[in-house]
Amino acid sequence: MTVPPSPPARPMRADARRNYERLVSAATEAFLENGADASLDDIAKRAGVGPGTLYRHFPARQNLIDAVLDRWMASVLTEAEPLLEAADPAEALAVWLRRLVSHVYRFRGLSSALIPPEDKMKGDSPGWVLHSTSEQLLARAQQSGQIRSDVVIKEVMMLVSGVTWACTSGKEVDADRLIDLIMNGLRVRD
Amino acid sequence: MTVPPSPPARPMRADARRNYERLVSAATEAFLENGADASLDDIAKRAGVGPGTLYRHFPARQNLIDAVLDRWMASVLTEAEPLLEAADPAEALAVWLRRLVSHVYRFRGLSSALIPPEDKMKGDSPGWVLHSTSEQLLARAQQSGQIRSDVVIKEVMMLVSGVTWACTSGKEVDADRLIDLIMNGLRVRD
DNA sequence: AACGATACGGAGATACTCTCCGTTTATCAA
DNA sequence: TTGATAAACGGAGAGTATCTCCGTATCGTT
Repeated sequence: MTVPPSPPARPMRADARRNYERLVSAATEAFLENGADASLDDIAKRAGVGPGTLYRHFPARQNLIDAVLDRWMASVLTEAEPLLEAADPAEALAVWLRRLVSHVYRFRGLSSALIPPEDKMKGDSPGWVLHSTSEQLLARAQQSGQIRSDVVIKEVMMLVSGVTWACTSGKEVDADRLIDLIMNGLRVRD
Repeated sequence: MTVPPSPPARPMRADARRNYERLVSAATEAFLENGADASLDDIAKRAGVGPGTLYRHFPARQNLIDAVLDRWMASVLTEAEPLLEAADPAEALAVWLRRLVSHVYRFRGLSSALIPPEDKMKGDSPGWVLHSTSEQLLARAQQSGQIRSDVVIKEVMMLVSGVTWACTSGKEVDADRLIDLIMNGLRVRD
């Protein structure tokens, strides 16, 4: 028995789409200013919509966070393109990791954005694309013989997300230095 | 002009001390169950005191967190003693770092406990003692020639606190593996 | 036991999250 | 253009947390 295709989703109305965009913009601004626990009422006010509207579009805070992160990830992925062809694959990986840290820590409370998604979430979501892009950069460095072959991207990203978190701890952190130390641990020993 | 010594602090009344102890115990339990953002009203109820009493003893949530962590640090420091005399100083450092991670991540939201205190906070507070103990273990491994001499304890502890944070992210994390990778980055290259 | 100082409990103010219902707006067909 | 319908709206108010403050209780000293 073949499952019939579900009917095409009714498109969002123009006013709803407009409000959705406003909310994502307002949330980006509020998260940058006050971190991921910024008041949702404040975000609704910034967007010029009622609280009910915010919750209708984003039933929980995490949905709003996801929307903001999707935008961010889509933009940061463009920075990976040239690195995928760099002459020094290990250095390209290091540059990429430093880039990720410098972007994510601007959003206090969103360090978990770098934690790899579950395998079941494969698809073309920006989070997954960022994960697989990082994986490509690691694989390339491994194939060049510079990075240990026993390292998997998941653990690298865990370490890196920890660094982004440390950067938001309120203490002064030399993120580049921490990434260097991590990279040193990934390099093949002569 | 010499500043006169301040008069000795009046000792806390018996009932106040009793309530303080109750609050710290209740907070420990609540933080273990629900993380560092457990409801303060719930903690007051658990301790059998009114909300006003909780705030009198602990004006902000961080004060309560500090009290809980002081207790914890005092107990975990006893585990460092034998490590300070271990035959393999690098392995002793690794064991110590793994111990710290396994202890801290039980308190969701308290990963920042491992971030080194500011220099101006030198003293015999447990936080500072933990910091200087870690420094001793690092110095010992450096003197043995196993660990790079350019590494400072602050950056190590930043990395480790990031790992403890990752452990509380809700995703499965092999903390020992991450510590191994970090240690590998600290080791002298042949 | 009396007195003064310390410490108390918890009602209520405040600020947030979240729901829900009457109203408004957008879209489509005639 | 008009009218009908469904989508989407705003925001009052319920619920829950943090935090303050004042009348009352308790402790410690004489």
